[in-house]
Amino acid sequence: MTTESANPRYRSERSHQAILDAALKLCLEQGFAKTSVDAIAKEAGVGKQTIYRWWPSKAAVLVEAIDRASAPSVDFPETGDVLADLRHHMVAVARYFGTDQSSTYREIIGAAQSDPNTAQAILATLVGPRVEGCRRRLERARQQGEIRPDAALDDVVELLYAPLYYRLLLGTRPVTPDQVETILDLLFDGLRPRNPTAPDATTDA
Amino acid sequence: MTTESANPRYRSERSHQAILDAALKLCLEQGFAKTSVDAIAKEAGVGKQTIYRWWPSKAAVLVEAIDRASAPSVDFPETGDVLADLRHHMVAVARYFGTDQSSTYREIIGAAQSDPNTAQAILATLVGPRVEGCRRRLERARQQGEIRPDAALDDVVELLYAPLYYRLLLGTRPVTPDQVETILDLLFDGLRPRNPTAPDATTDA
Amino acid sequence: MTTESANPRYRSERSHQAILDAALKLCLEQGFAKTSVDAIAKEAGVGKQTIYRWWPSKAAVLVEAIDRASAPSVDFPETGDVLADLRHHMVAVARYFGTDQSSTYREIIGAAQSDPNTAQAILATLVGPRVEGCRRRLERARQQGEIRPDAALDDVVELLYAPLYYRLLLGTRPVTPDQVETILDLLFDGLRPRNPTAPDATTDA
Amino acid sequence: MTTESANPRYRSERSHQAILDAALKLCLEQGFAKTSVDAIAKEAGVGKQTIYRWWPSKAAVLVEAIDRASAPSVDFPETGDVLADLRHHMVAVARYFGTDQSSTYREIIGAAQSDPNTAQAILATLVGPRVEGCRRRLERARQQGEIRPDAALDDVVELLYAPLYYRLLLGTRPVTPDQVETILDLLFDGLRPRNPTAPDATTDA
DNA sequence: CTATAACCGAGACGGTACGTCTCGTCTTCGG
DNA sequence: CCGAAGACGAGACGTACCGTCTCGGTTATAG
Repeated sequence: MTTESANPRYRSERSHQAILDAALKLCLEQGFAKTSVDAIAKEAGVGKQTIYRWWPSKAAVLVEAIDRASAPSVDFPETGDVLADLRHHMVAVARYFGTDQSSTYREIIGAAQSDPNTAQAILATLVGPRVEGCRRRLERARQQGEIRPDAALDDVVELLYAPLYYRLLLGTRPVTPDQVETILDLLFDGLRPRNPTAPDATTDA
Repeated sequence: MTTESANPRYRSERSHQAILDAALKLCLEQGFAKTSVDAIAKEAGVGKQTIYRWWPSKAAVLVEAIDRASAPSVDFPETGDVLADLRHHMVAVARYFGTDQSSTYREIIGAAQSDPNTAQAILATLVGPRVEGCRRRLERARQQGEIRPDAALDDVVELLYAPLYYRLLLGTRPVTPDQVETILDLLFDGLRPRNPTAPDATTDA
Repeated sequence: MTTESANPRYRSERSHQAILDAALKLCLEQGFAKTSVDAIAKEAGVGKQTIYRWWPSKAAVLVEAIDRASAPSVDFPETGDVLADLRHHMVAVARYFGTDQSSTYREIIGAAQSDPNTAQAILATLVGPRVEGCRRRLERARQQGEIRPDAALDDVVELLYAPLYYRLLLGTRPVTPDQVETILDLLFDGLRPRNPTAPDATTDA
Repeated sequence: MTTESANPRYRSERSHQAILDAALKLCLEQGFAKTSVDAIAKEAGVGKQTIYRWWPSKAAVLVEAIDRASAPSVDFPETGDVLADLRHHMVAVARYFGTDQSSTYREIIGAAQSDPNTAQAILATLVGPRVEGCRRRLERARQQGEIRPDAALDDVVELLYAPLYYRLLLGTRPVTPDQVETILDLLFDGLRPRNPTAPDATTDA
């Protein structure tokens, strides 16, 4: 795993799993902030040092735990219809963001604001692979003329997922699958008034 | 102020200001996480209890301090050209997000992930008024046919600002004024291939 | 009163009494140590400043309150029989030391160990007058040949009352009227074996 | 030690000693009341928690520290002359009570007035053993006919030491070796007028 | 088949910050 | 213009965690 810092020559797999499980469980029950390393160690039936041996911080433990729990969602579908594929993946993300478990993810991102190492771990382990999957799918879409050829793909990825993170992290509204429709609609069709009516319309059509 | 929790039957204005100043200063110097309430009190020449009397937490102090420091930026310009007005305001935000000072804002949003009260304060005091200003500007733009009449304005606001927050909070790339151009371009013109000069359009359709 | 520090020109007698009453009541209920000046002020329906205006400390308030409550016990009886008079007075003291109320007295003496002003107030207000009364009674007893003419009276007073304070302050055993008998017996008759039996007796007699 | 509250599975002996030393030193310099637990920890180069782990209060630390410093004085001499032995031990106590260091002892006894646990610790650790030594010496004296056979020894011990504590705690006069002479003289010979040269005795009887 | 090196649990350690409490002074305002 | 109410600067309190260190005891490869 990316967040490990030592060579796991003698590492006890039993302890390893127990720690990840305990960490997730406690965070779900009482939140990340109120979950101390001592508590995780106690819950996992493990010495505190065993945690510090393999992870640099509480947050790193949870990055790995979340990664393990959500690993399958990395894959990006490919049906030939980019809109459908994006919708499929984004709805999955939106559903997760609407879950109780997402608050652990939320809190880790929060912690990362004051801890560059955690920020780095989140980016590399959780965000990176998914962004990359999306980017690759968009690349193929661009090759097939489904989207503007001049679009900078990294920016497009941002525009797609940023609104989900915005709601998650600012707590303005709950994240729902509906939001995905709105995003895709606005982003694909643009914000300008549509053809029918005005003179522009004729040029456009 | 929105973040105060008690009825200020009489409070020392001198202490009030000193606390806000000290909090901002220390956060700039050493970060929000490493700034203790004791340190703020010491720096402000104030008893710790005086801070706890008027604010529920360190974060609440900084919400008010940031609000006071950035109050002028609430206003939304109105030139008649919605794209120009949005660009103007968003560039200002992007510039701020690129500043050293933004890391205090970043960290407070981080802290809010584990503290609903802080989240609420940020929303009500810092985000709310600005979002509302933007929404009103968009409303006028819609009335004047500058944007799609069916656009849900809250969603549009999200799409505009979310990418800035995304970079700020996930730390993928620095926030720059350039990003604003990209956002406005993609969002206004849409992601679909453009039709203008015939041939592609036909191929596409 | 000896413990007052200001000229009571405008002093409100109602507040004065209310403070003493409140102080005694709270100390009885929860002990001197847990009784704060704020609490006394609240209980007495008085501003905190009013307490500090007339007394230098919480302890000073209670010295006066206890003095007021126990003032009558200053007088020393005079029946002509010094042993009876001492017994009478000492039994009264012993009874008081066995009371719930004595723990307030106990705690004030405790506080005085770290506060010379309080020590001084206790001595001058509470202990002094009673010791003086006892000393005068002993003086008359000495004149009438009831006690050794060479006895240093201050030392005798000490020997009489010290054992009561010893039990009160060290908490070895409860103070009871019985103790008074023991003290008087041992002190008046001395510790040496009594005449009847041995050869010593003849020398002695 | 009697004042410890936890099972020392393993405790740092270095820290243990450093804490006792620091506590004694600071109390000597600035008094028990003005000596905070933080200050002791700082002075000892120790975490505050380490103090709270092994002692229930600041006072308990000092009970142990004083005990350690004065442990040798527990033994009671035995020369065959009870008066000489008592004088020897009591003079030692009186000298200690006249020392600067005694004010720490004074203040702890003061603190014990509001804290039963401390009172208990003082009794068990400091007072108890010495009282018991004295009692045993008196017991032997009684067997050898040096003192009245009907004397209740606990009461005699009280009468001997109480006057020293009386002066120490009420601060009436300083405790000096002279006081010991007075106590022994009055207590052994009694307060009644002496009969030696006949006439008075008859008058008296 | 040791032995030796790294693991493991438990938890004490030096620290830092927390949020609360009380102190004794200072400020405001109503009667 | 006094007094109730309570805000103020100050600082100790006892608790919670942090991340490191110190224990014995238990694997589990390497000789």
